[in-house]
Amino acid sequence: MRTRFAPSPTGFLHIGNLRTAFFAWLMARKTNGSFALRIEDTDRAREVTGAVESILRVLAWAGMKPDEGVMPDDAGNIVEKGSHGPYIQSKRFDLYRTYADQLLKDGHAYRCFCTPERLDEMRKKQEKLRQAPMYDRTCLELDPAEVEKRVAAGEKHVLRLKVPREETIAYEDKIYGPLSFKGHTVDDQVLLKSDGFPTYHLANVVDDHLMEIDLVIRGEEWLSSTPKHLILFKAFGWRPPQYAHVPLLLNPDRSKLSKRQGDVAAEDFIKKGYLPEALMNFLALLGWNPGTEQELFTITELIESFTLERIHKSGAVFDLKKLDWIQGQWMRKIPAQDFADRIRPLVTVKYPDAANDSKFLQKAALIQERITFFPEAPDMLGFFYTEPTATMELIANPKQKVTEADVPKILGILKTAVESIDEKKWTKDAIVTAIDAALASSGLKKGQLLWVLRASLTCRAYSPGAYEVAEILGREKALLRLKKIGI
RNA sequence: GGCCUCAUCGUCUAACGGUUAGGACACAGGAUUCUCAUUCCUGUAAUCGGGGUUCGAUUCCCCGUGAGGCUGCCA
Repeated sequence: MRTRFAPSPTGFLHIGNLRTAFFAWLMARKTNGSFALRIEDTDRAREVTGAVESILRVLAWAGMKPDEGVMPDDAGNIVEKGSHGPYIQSKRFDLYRTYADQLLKDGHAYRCFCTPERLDEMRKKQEKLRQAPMYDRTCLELDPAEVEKRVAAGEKHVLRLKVPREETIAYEDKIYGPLSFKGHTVDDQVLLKSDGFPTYHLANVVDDHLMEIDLVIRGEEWLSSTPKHLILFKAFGWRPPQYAHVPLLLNPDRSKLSKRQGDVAAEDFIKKGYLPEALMNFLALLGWNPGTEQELFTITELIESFTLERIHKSGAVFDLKKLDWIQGQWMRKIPAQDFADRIRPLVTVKYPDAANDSKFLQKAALIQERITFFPEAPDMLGFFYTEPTATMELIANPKQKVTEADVPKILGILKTAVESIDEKKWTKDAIVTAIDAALASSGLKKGQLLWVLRASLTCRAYSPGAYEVAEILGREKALLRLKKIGI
């Protein structure tokens, strides 16, 4: 199947659009088809510089390489590839004009000279009369000769679609099923603006046809304009593609997911440290399910399992809690060495010693099952690279049944135990054995001993386990930290 | 207002018209454990309302109600 993603470069890539793009990409991969990236830049006023680069960056991050269309080349420059180009609408303006002329000639469109002011007034009146605001077709009644005269005089005008009002436009949406719209409820959409630029509706239809797109996957917000597109396809005598409208992503209050109520830019999620595996996994599960109880999917599994039939119709609230859970799951799946390589640069920024740390892999392993986001790593490993100072407040912990009075005694026992281990035999097993031995003769609880050990070594309320930290820290350093408490 | 769409635990969702309405996240409790986290176990929690159709409706139909989208010379 030939699918496409057709964003307009008017700002950041919305997370909902990323999901829509993903669905389109999945369908292309699943069917050994083609996924095209087309840039819909017909609105000059809203164009934002750098938006295309940003969209491309996000898609690349997510692992979605366009098969054709706009994409970065090996050097990172933005290029167009494919036999159906150009893929940037602003480069196709002549094309739209040609097709618009054809509609005009065939009587499927007409010129409209109404000013924005008049239209505004018209709408206000209609609203007052509780009518649907729609173009009243004033200019459709114009005498052809007069139209020619005004055009020749260079009067500003637009081209409108002449909607067949007596028809019913019906089609079968791949997700919503059979849908129909009465022609008289469809507005005479502007096709060509007065500056000669096409609107979305014209450009979209022309391009989907010329690019031979056979499956259009887009957001539910387009459902209402689908009849306009279908009318256009019919007017041109073209076979329309299949449409699959994807339910919207929602705010917790069930309105359309928007800024204000949290992050919606895909780049925000990248910045936060989400893994592409996690974000895409989560996005796929919003509005779609495999029909099994599987929740964790690799991209490959998704390509295999994904079907439009199992996308359901209602909007889905974007639940950050579940995203974070999936994120954690994927963090834990990363091979240990990869995980270490990944966080090392981050840790190094804060603690330069990490750069040449031969024990970095071991340290990284300790935090991998505790971490949710990579940027947390430096803080979680900080106690390895600084000489922190423990406070009595931390060490004397009622919950661990360690009172302030106990501390000197426990510290003494710990020091003795550590000192009893030979420098050359400093392993976790040796430490466990030594602590166990000390424990037996002390009459203390294991928790009392280990809490003090761990707190003294890390100076943190929570951290990886005492034995593991002690082992990696080494005998000398462990002893130093125990002595440093000096209480 | 008009057009279109949607409706199962708080959230994401499952259930050929027949299930004690299932799973996951979150929450609560417990187990493991030196803390935190992980892992494991248990629990609380849902078919929007009213009518039909049917021996039997979460499921099909109708009417409400609620929610959303669209209603631009934006996309």
